[in-house]
Amino acid sequence: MQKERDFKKQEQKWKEYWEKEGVYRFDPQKEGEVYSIDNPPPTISGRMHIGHSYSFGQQDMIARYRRMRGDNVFYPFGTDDNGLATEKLVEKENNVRMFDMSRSEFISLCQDTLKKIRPEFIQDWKDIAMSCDFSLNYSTISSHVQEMSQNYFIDLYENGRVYHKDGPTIWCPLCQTAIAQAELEDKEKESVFYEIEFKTEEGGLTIATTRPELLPACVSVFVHPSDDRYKKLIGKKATVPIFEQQVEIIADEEVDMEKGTGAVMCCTFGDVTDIEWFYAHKLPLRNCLTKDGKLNEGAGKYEGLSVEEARERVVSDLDIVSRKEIEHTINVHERCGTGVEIIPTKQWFIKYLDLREEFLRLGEELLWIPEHFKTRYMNWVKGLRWDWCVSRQRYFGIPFPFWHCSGCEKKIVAERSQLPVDPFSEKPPESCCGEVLPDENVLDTWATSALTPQIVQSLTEKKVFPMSLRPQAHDIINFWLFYTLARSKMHFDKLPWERATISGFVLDEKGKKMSKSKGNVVDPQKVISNYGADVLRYWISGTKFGEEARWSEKEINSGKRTLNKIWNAARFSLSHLEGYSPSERPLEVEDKWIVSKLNRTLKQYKEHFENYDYSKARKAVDHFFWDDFCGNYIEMIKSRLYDQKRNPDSAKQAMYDSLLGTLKMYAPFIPFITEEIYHEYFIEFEKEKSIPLTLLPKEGDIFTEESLMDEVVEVMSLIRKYKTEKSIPMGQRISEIVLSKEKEHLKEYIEIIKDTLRIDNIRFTESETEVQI
RNA sequence: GGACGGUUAGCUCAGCUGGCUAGAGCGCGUCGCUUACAUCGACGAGGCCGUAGGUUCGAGUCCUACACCGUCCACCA
Repeated sequence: MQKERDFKKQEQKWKEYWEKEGVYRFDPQKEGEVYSIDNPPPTISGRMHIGHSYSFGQQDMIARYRRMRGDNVFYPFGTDDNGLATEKLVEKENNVRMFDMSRSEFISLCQDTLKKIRPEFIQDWKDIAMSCDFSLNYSTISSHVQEMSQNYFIDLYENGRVYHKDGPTIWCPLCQTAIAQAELEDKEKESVFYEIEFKTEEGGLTIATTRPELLPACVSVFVHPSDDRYKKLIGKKATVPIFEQQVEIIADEEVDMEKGTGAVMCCTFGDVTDIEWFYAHKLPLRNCLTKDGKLNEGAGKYEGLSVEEARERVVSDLDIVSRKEIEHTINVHERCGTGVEIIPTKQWFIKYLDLREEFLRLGEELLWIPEHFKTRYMNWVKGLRWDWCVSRQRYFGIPFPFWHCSGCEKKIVAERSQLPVDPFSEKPPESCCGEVLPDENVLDTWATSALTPQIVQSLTEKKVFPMSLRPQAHDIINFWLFYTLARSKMHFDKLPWERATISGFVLDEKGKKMSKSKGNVVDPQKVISNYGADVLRYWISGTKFGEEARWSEKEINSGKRTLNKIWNAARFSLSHLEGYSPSERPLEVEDKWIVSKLNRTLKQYKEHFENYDYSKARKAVDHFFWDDFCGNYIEMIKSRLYDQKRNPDSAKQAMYDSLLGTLKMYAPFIPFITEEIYHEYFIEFEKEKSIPLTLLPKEGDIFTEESLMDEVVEVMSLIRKYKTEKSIPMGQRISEIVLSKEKEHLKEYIEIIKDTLRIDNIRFTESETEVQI
């Protein structure tokens, strides 16, 4: 038996063992209720960060618990490896730019790069002891998934849920692609608020704007209908300075009279309000921007300038009425931080705004943990204003299975048997009046990752859909959770899962968000190599779903201490259990007491886990193990074990049950050390090749004399206190203790107290003093 | 502007449907190397439970305002 614990060696050993033995392999034949987990496929865009280890660790504890309660756990593992995030990584890794390469070149570079980094990427998840079946593996760019994604998209197309339309699109000029509403982020930016005068028949009209370079795209001026300053101008024309176009002055309630001058120009398109006005007032379209964020021919002499340059030039060419420095928030693309523009382009949309009520109903039906995240989902759905723009003007993604006829603009859909199809390299199934050209777009990655329940269902014969659980972090409720639910509604008219658990974020020691630029990032890889994955997981198990966790080196330490305690308690127990075979036997009172405590703990533990409160479950075990078992019980039985008196086998049996129960209850949290100890002794009697494959013990009855023994424990604590107060070392023998007569009902347990605390004699007295020598 | 969460010992948090003389761990102080463990053990100090009202025999616990912190959504001309 080893004395010292080398966690690095041990963790390595068990990772290999689990893999070799297929411990976490899904067995469709296994009995037990199927518990299927829609495990988030992490985006290959770097290595696993601490937030990943946190949320994946949390869900893994649930998975491990479900397995040990007897469920047949279906727990696949996928990677999301297409789309912008992966493209950015490939650009960085290879020091290239996508737009400098041909489409096919870039795609094969992506494939090659992924091949190289994917195994190492997945290894991070194995290192935190995710108990997934890694052979149930999928990649969202694999041809199998491409085929599925295209198939489901064609389904939507055939059901009239897909349209291809020209219209204002949220556009990232850096990534040069359309993006969805959900991909926007706010950013504070310094800016200048300019007041510019337009000419009208009635004289000057001053408008206020932060974007004077958009003057060439100005199509109207808006004022509030009840604004006395401008009432007389409503319906009249105004002339845009420099560009000289005549635009109508229109009234609209949306205008804020307090802001700027109370008159605002509408450009197609400056912002979301402009789009609303564009549709509501049937305004003309006058685009002045190109796809890479420069001014186009519509901007006359400013053509070719970037937005910033043009702004400067326009401002110097104008008579500015006034300027004011302001801070305001702009919408940026969350992937790159670039300010977005709205430009008219042709895009693919999935029509779903009409299903909002249904999405709300399903959101209500889903079980949320914690519950309050439902509200966030509901608010998001209520606030939806755009259909889902699913086309991206990028290379590395799943192509749209379509061609377009240059003559009549007819869309030609790929045959199902052709899928997966890349319209660039394959022929369309039919010809048309004009040249038939491939659709150049790729699908939004969320359109594919929204199909993970279907993807993982395709990996097994066993019915796993609708799934039991969707675990994920709160930042993608509006993306992944919502989109998956939306697709499930559209394709199957039902919820994709029964329940969703939502994880919070990990903050730094000061409670701030971690970010590379702030340099306050904690690497899970480092934590694992310093302390081991068990310690990391122990820390993770200290907070609940939905809660933010503040990183703390001190808290990490308490995990270290707990593991050490477990290790040492096992050293003691196993040294006495050597040669002992468990069996049913009548127990002594203190042995019944600890088993009773164990049963109580098991009951609480299961209740907490059934409520998805793993952290309370863990605390229940902590209390049992540290206080009841180590603090009291082991001390109580030492003399019996060392001196072979008063039925030591009874003590061994209780110790067997307590330690094994403890290990099993700890196993979902700290799989390595529990496995190590299990293999040292218990495996011989438990038979299962790995502790995660064993079942949690059934909790037995609460011992009727438990509370009397609790009193005995209290008396011992009083005697310890007395010794402390008198500065008597704990190990020193005491010849006599005198207890108050009130404790006389405990006298049949007096031997336990005497043996545990090394007291020669205990007698009772009428006096009020509870303890005296 | 709307919504959601949080505010309890120096720190991190427990306190369910109201009964608490308010708990735990860490940290702190004193003592102790007692044959599993000093990564330990024993004992102790430390809180008017964000503020102000209200309901109640009784309120961290329920209600109403407000404040501060965090997050999401909207606005952002």
